[in-house]
Amino acid sequence: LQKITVRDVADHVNLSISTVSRALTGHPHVDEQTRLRVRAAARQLGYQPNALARALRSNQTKTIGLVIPDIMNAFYAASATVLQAALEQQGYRLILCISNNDPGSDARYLTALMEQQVDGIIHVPSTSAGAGAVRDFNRTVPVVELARHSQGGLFDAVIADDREGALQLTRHLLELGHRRIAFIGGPQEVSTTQDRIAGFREGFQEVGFLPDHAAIGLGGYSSAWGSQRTHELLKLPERPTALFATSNQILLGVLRALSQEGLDIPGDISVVGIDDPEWCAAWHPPITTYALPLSEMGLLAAQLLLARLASAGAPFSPTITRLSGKLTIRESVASLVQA
Amino acid sequence: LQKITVRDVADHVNLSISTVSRALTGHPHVDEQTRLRVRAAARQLGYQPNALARALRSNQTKTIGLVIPDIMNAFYAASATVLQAALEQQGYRLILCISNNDPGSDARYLTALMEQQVDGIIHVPSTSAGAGAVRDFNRTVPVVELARHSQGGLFDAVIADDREGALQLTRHLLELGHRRIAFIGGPQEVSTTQDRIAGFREGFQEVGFLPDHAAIGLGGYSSAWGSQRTHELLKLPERPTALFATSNQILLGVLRALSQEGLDIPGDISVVGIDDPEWCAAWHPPITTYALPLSEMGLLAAQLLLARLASAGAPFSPTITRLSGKLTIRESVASLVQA
DNA sequence: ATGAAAGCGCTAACAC
DNA sequence: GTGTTAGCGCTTTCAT
Repeated sequence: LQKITVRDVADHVNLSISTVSRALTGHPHVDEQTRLRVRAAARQLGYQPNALARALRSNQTKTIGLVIPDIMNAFYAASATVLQAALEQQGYRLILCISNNDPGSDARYLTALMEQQVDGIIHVPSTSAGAGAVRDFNRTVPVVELARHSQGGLFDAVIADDREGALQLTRHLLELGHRRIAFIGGPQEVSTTQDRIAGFREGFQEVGFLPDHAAIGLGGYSSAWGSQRTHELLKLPERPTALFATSNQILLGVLRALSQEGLDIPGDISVVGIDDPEWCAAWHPPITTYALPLSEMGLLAAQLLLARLASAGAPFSPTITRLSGKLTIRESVASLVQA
Repeated sequence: LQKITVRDVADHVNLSISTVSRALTGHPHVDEQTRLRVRAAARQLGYQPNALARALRSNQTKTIGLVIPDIMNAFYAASATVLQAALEQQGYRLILCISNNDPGSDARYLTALMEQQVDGIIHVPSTSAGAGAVRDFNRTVPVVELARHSQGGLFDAVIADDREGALQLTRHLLELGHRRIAFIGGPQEVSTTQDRIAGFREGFQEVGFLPDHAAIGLGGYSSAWGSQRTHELLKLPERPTALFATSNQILLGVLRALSQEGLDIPGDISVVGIDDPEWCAAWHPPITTYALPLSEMGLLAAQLLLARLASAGAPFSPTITRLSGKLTIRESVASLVQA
């Protein structure tokens, strides 16, 4: 079981390897007759081009690296799917790396991708401090940040309008008479967390109240954190009337805790969440959320990267694009205003 | 911004490129002093090895291809995470391909991975007919099938004991007095569907009943199918007392439909599911499921692949390993037996 | 312990 | 339209 190379194909049709190469890669100046013969021989011999050799020579791998924090999170899984579809269509492969929200792991993956000679990178940074590792690459290979952006404005970024999302959700809650709203946030270092807090605060400012400071809790992105925080909040003397979960994982933890405590939604307590995975609509009762525009984000990120790829080493100034999502009102919030 | 190569490092320390290569790759016969000098120079110059060139020469890419049908499905997402962790630990990268349950796409990815010279492949086949494409490769690069297995017994496979899972769930339902149980299955061509039907039938045979044939419905793997089928079933003159969802996506569709119809679980109707994503325990009420051992499966698949990798081209006979899951009884099934 | 030289499989100049 | 030649950046004999 020997590896078949261009050499073998060339020998088989009595042509030079360069002609074979041209015929196979669809070069213009090749006799149609010849091309057919070469193709037939290649198929017959079971020739499979070696992508490594090709890439080494032609200086492009047709491969994009994607670094995301967590693939179990429906948000990133959906993004990966969209990205893969969009890039594949242009003949690009995707190497997926899962950083687990660990900056070290993040940086290691970025480096590995560079060594792998990827043509471009889509990156969800683990911390807004920015990946020192990529800093240098950006002029070598294009990088676009997705969902979160790092400080310094060095990279193109496609993100959701998290401030706006949090604001709309907060307004909705306030309009229905809620005042004691507990904000259950993600890790502080991440740009989305900061933006969401800003939106939350802004909502309160609009009506002239300030959120009870103790009600803002920042932690991780896990459902465990959502669950733990919910249990804490329920023990408070003045229990919040509404819980604001800032990621789908956190929301899951909140719901689990509420289920454990036997509390009714929205009878006993109201719940809203940022991001709208499929189960939110299926829940009993359906959960009110701010749906993030993940398809659009993925698509746009892919297009942006492709554009940078096309315009080679042309200088550019990084743009950051904010896409708005959609407030999706369902049945998880009670009205506290007297009729 | 010029690419730094071994050549540059060599020039910088006045050594030959072969010595630099040896020093960097940790070859034994290199002077410690020299090694240090080389490493320092490499770091200083910002040298990054070209993985392509290395792989081309050394004939191994340290890369594993993973082909899965759907990453939005919590089951595969979890598998991918486990696999990535296990393989990374051994210095392997993962290229992720999403086949969308399309055999054509499946085959194309497999081919692409081969051209990419991956060292091994982990494959969730889209159809039990088996991927013709890989058939030939298997002697070239090791392939292990995950979750589903294809016919012909050509490949190593690590799968869940789906028959057993369906059997336990069916027994549980039967013991609680259910007789009209609707089985909402996935696509017929897939090995897991076949195994799950077998388990379902076996359960009924044990008690001497046969399932109402009309109650077995086979469709896709989407939540849309689960939802649609549920609506159909509810219109039946003799409505089933329990719904058996055979994947987490289907379960989601079932739950959404039930929520829309305003039916209470388990008061009006009982529900069980195969596979136990995080939201099942958080649901209100918590859903009874058969939890698939996905961590173990992923881990075992990785180990098996690594073992095949280690024993080079040694002949072997493919083994298929079945791992059992765990019946997880919660609160979504009503007892129909008179006290 | 180090160096010189030969490729891995392919594409891209450059000839003709 | 086709062949010849020269590498891409690296590892790896084979010398010394």
